[in-house]
Amino acid sequence: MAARGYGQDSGLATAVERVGERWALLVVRDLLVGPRRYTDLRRGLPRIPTNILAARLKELQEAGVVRRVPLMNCGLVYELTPYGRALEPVVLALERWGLEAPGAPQPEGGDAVSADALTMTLRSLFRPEVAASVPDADYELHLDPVVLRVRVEGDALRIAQLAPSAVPVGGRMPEGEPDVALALASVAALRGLASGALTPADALDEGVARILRGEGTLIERFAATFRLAPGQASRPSGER
Amino acid sequence: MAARGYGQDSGLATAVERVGERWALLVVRDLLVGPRRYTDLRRGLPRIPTNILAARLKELQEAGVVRRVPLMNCGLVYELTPYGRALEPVVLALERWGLEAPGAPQPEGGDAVSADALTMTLRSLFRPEVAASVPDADYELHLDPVVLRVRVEGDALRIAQLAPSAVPVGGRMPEGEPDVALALASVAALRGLASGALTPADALDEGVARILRGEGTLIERFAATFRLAPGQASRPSGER
DNA sequence: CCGGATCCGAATCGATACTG
DNA sequence: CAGTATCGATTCGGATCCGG
Repeated sequence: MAARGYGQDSGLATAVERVGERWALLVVRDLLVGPRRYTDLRRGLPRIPTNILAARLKELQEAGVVRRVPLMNCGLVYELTPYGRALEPVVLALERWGLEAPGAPQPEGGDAVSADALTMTLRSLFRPEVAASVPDADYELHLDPVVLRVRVEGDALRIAQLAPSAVPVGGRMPEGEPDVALALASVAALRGLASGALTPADALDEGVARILRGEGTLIERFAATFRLAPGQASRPSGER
Repeated sequence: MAARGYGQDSGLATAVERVGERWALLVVRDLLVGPRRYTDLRRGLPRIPTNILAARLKELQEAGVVRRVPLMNCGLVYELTPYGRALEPVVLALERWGLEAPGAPQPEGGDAVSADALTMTLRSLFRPEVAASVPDADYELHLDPVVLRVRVEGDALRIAQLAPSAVPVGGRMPEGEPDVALALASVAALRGLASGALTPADALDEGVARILRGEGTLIERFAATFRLAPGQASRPSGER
């Protein structure tokens, strides 16, 4: 027993012992969007075995990362503790690193997108300095099964999940029409826009991006606001 | 087969598929200090099974993170590719998060410290803004088996490993005497100083820190320069 | 439906031994 | 020095089952 440790007394070894197990950081990522129920987590992580999810949640609780909160009107949710929320810079940095392609763009067939995953991807790409220097904008972003309402106000970012499951996150349901509704064919398209490998014009030409409604030129502003900063994968956590 | 994926098309899922396996980030951390030979990595990670190290190195190469470089005078080293070096913000952020204690200070008995681990811990704690605002300093840091020469010049940090294995990193062997040589009893002491839970004066009183030679008051400057910034675990990668 | 617990085969990990 | 081979101990994945 006790043979599972790394035998190292360092911050990194401690960290990976706490959140390094399979699926753990994916669970944390979804919880960074907001408190979630057991079933919500399963929906967001379709391929996680139920016993593994239960085991991870137990371990994350023991590590002080996650807290189990009973809901007044029946049911319960899991939410991050302050210590767990301190993982946000880690998750955002890993997210950005994963978005950079080393060479071959992997096929990614059959892989789906979840609302929470896309929400955190956008958060990781958000550039407050750029946002502050352009007019406010209100986007509706469609990516296969998920629809997000993405509002950029000053240097702040707010995202609500319209589909699936129309549960508004971080506030009430957004009223009014977005400035533009745009649809991306895949995460690869977002990856391309974010890295600069794909220009908005090319994306529209090739059909990997489409304007559903509204002012189509705003796609340029979108691409400038959500961008992988070259040579600087880590930024101070910024928003929220 | 292919059942090992996370079935998610997001940056985080991609990232953990590439560097999420056991030991992988520890290997990357050691390589962030500099190119290392197979045997060096084994020494720095005493509990890694040799077959696992071989497997990780193979996977990291296929992921484009690590490169195998033959040495002219016999032997070979592993080194990070530019894409692998882009993991530095991730490793530093995880390192900082792991240094924060959630509640109970885990025993950590029998765990050792390696020169590379301590080097990266110091890098993760380094605050360039503080360093730039105080006079330059030249520390010799002893922590059980490892001895580091830590030079702070302006807002830059340079670390050489004096022991074990006296292989200077990132330059030639430092000449001259350090301003102060100080010894810490354990990583827990460094953790305490970095978090502010332990003041330098208390550390000296309790004997978890000792001045071996030189100007003892410099421990204050050391503690100010290598510090876990409260409420801001992520900083732009900064140095180097 | 929600929140898991249980069982089992498959893949991975850990420890040791061995080799070019 | 730089790994490969082997084998038992864990963990993971997939499915099913169960109490509210």
